[in-house]
Amino acid sequence: MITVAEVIVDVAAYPVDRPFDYLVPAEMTNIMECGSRVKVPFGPRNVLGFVVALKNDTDVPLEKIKPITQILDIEPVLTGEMLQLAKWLKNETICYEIDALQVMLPSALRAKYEKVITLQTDVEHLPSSLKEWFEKSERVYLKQFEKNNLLPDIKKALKEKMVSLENVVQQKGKVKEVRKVRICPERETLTEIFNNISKRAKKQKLLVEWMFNHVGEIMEPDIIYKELNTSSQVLQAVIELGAASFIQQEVYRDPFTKDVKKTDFLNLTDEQSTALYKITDAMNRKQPETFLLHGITGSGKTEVYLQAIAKCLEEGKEAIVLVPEISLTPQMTERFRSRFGELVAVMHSGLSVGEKYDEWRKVHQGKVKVVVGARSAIFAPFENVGIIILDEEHESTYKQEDSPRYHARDVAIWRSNYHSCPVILGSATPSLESFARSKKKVYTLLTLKERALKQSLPTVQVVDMRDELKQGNRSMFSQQLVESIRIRLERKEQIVLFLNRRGYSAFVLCRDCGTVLQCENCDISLTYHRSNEKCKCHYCGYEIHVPKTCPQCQSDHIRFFGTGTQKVEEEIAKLFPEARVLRMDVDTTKTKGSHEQLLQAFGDGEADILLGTQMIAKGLDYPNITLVGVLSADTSLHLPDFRAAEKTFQLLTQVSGRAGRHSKPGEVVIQTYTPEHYAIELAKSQEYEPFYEREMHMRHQAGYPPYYYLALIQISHHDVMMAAEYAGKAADWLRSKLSFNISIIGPTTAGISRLQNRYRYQCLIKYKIEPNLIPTLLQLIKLYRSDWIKKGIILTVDLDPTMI
DNA sequence: AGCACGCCGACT
DNA sequence: GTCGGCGTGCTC
Repeated sequence: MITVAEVIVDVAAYPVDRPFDYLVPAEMTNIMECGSRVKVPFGPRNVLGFVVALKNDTDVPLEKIKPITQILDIEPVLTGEMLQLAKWLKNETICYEIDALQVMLPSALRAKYEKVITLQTDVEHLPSSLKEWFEKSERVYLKQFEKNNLLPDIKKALKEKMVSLENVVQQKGKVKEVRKVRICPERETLTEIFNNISKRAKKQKLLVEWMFNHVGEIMEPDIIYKELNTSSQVLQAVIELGAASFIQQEVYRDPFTKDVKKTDFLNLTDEQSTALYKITDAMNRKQPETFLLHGITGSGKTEVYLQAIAKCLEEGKEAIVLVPEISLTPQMTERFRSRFGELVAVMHSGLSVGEKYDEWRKVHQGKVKVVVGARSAIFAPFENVGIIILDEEHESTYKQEDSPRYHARDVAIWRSNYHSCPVILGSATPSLESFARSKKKVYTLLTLKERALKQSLPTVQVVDMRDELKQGNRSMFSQQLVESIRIRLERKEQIVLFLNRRGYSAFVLCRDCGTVLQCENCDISLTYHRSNEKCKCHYCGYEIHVPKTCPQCQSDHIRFFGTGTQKVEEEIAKLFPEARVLRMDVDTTKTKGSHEQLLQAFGDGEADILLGTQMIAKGLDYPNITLVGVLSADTSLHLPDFRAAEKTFQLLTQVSGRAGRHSKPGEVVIQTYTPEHYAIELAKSQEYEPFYEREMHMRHQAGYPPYYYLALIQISHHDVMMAAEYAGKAADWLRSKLSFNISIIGPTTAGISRLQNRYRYQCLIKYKIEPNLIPTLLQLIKLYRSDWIKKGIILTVDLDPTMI
């Protein structure tokens, strides 16, 4: 009987986006499992692949089928659930199956491909230029020759068959190992050794004697040295006698810097208890149910999560908690670690590749029961999930912007169906989609209307900056805000100033002609980097030195404009010279951990004012903050995005929630040029539902989600005319295939009209129910792949885009 | 995708 | 004559 494995190979391309059959060699049959990574020959090269099925026959002719070269995992890295989920993701988001599989694993498990040159003859026969390279080893990375401009020589040698070229597959990440000492498990052996040690070797005798009390134990050498005040020479000698041995042991890199104190449950309010009861009830009934936990800021959503997780752990199940990347601050993770201790793994982008790998392995090996992480943690390889939580469910970071373009919320609901467990979507300002679904009883709505400590909500004042201007105040601070800041400074209370600014990166502007330095390849302003006096494009990496004169008009009045935070900082210094200000922006939070350090410093009262952009809007919870100032609420309101009002409302509500969370009452001052806008008016009264009704009305009229679904088709080409022409073709094609109640908008130029020298056009499809949509899009993609791709067109499809 | 094979023009 | 340009086609 033969064993054949279906393998998805690590090549992201349409023609190979299907399983390939490989022979499983006899010696591998008993360890081969679905979900393992394997090394396989594919055409002329070696690639990594995932085993997605095993069978005993094949349609592939025997002369074509090749054997698997190697298994890379003893334990499969993907469960059956994940293999199913990958297929679903592939259909749901239109991506390659390999992309769907890779996104579930830490990048350490991805393959690294290297080309290696192997010597095939005696070194002496080589041309002199190559000889030195092969003196130490017969195998040398091709990279080495590339670096030293020896590619022509290698090419020649290859032709003459003096060397050969091979593609090797390596794993990126390594398991970290440390050397430990294992003490001999047999007393008799130790006694014998002890008796044989010469009387002069006192330290050795002492050490072996001590080992009697630690028979069979594994410990770090350093501990032994300290315990017995001895050295490595002594240990070495004893090991040579056989009393112990060195072993390599796997360890986890520890991303947690400090220990946390254990905390206990807090008492729940009636509202919290009711919510918790409904969730645990669903867990008991083993029902896949989605809850929308709508709780105002400070209403104690996290405590509900924590107690629901505790219940889940009691049942012997596991929990997944997602939080937006930006609020994955120590404040948040510590709350979980202090409640569940070593049972928690944390996954976010701040960790190194190795650290992420280790956190993932803790989950994979069943060492932890709770995962707290950003978007991709939704793929935590638990096999018995009892609850899934998405905190701040409205956040756009839950949608991945590149392939596979999945939404963590959809994956969460898929997994909840698989495991028959509840999902909790928590937010003070739910996305319209989710709230609408809760109204239609698709989700179960749980509401927390009061703050857990019964504090009143902060008072919110909206200041019309046009009036300020009329009164001759041209600064960024209204009189109202200046007065409020002055009072806090006197009372020694803390202030958070929030600069809601789009494109908050620094740029370079000519003050004579108004030119802003632009990228050569993209339709984007260059970002100024103070550290090396360079301007960089954040989309393609293009970089230039800051010019002395304007490239347009040669004027030397060229000046860089900061994040805005620097300018605000200067103004504060003028108005309140005594105030201690902490500025938090891309400049001050570049290095690892600086974000945490700044927050810690602020929490410890080392500054009076915290000044920053988006990143300070979340998770900030310090008792002494009593004033929040929003310097300009308008910028996010005027973005060309149908979610602009929703985002502004969410942001304002979010930042307002930072004030007066504890005993001291809070105040919020919002400065704006459009106080009459409903997003700002309703943020002032801090009521979600009136905003929801109003915004739903707008969406209904404009034909946007949640009334309609969206799909975005993007087409790009090096040549403007080609891009425009084919975008038009795509739109016409879709119009001819899809029914009349679907509206297709465009083609129009994309938000960033040129990226990496490609001109970008897009079409927006709005639809209600269209079972034909995905098949039609697949047909379009087929057309594109068979024909358009040759002409240099690139077409992408984003189902349910968040940004347009 | 990435690599081999294959068929045409410009160089030692 | 050969080197190398990129069109075509395949990968178990």
